[in-house]
Amino acid sequence: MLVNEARTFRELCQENGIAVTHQRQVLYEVMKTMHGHPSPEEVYAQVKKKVPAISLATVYKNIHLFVESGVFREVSMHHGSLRVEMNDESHHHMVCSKCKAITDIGEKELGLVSKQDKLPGGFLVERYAVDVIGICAKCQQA
Amino acid sequence: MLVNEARTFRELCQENGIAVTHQRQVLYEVMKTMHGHPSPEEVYAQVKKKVPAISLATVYKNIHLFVESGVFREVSMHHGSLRVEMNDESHHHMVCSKCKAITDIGEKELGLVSKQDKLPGGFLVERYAVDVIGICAKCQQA
DNA sequence: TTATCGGACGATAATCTTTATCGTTTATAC
DNA sequence: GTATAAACGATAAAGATTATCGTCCGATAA
Ligand SMILES: [Mn+2]
Ligand SMILES: [Mn+2]
Ligand SMILES: [Zn+2]
Ligand SMILES: [Zn+2]
Repeated sequence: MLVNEARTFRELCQENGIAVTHQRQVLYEVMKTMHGHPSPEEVYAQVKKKVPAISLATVYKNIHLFVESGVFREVSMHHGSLRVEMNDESHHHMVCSKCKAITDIGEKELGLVSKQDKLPGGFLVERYAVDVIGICAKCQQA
Repeated sequence: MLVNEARTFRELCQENGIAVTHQRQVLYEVMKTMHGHPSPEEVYAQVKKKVPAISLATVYKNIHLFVESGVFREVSMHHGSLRVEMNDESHHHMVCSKCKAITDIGEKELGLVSKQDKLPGGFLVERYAVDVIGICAKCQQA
């Protein structure tokens, strides 16, 4: 149902107060067809087939918009620069989805269970790294 | 025990077949004193106080060496470029520590339990994102 | 339908992070 | 002490992302 899809995307844009542009709509539709965890460059390469004149900057800007709107999600909250872990204790992380702040939380404090060391595909488990995604106290106030 | 610390670091280097240089040793000692999740730039700023002539490239190279040797650990396995999640299902990720390949694993398949939505510091939980760190099948063969 | 206006676009420069290059210096083994 | 390979510092280059800015277009209302 192309018409229905179009209406859905139109509504989606209205909900988020953004214009329904040709580039934005094609980008959305192309992304819907993709699998795995594509990078902006990979998305760009696909969209270019349908809108050859599109700019990489437009792809970045709209992916960010989609992520902010909750239409798509980024694989990792901390994909920025390299960070070194200085906490020797067994622990996991609380990551604020607003300000990206990373706070340690002890393994016991988090209270997860059941670590299998056999996983599909013959994957050999070394350890679990849990990110608790949410809103930190400061960002809840604002 | 400075002498003892020095011997420890010397042994550490010998185990990993790397030379004991002044820069490398100061870098190691400075990092040991740091807390949280510093970036290479932040480490560089600290080390520069003791070895003003050190290069940022040297900091990067040695942090990588330390991480490879298991002396320090990076906070996130996927801190590279932005990746968009295209899998709608509730799932987590298996991340290969050798080749960095990311594979989906269903939430039920992983079989974790207990999601608290109250965490220390008034952190409001949205979701859990689990990275299972390990070695993928391909890298196990090689 | 048309005029208006703010948002969106494309091109590209700029920024930020990380890596590669290369001549010089230094640690290690003999 | 000398030879050799590794490590260093300076800096260019690469890769990813963002900022800038002139132009264009979609949304709104006359
Ligand atoms: Mn930590
Ligand atoms: Mn996934
Ligand atoms: Zn926050
Ligand atoms: Zn692998």
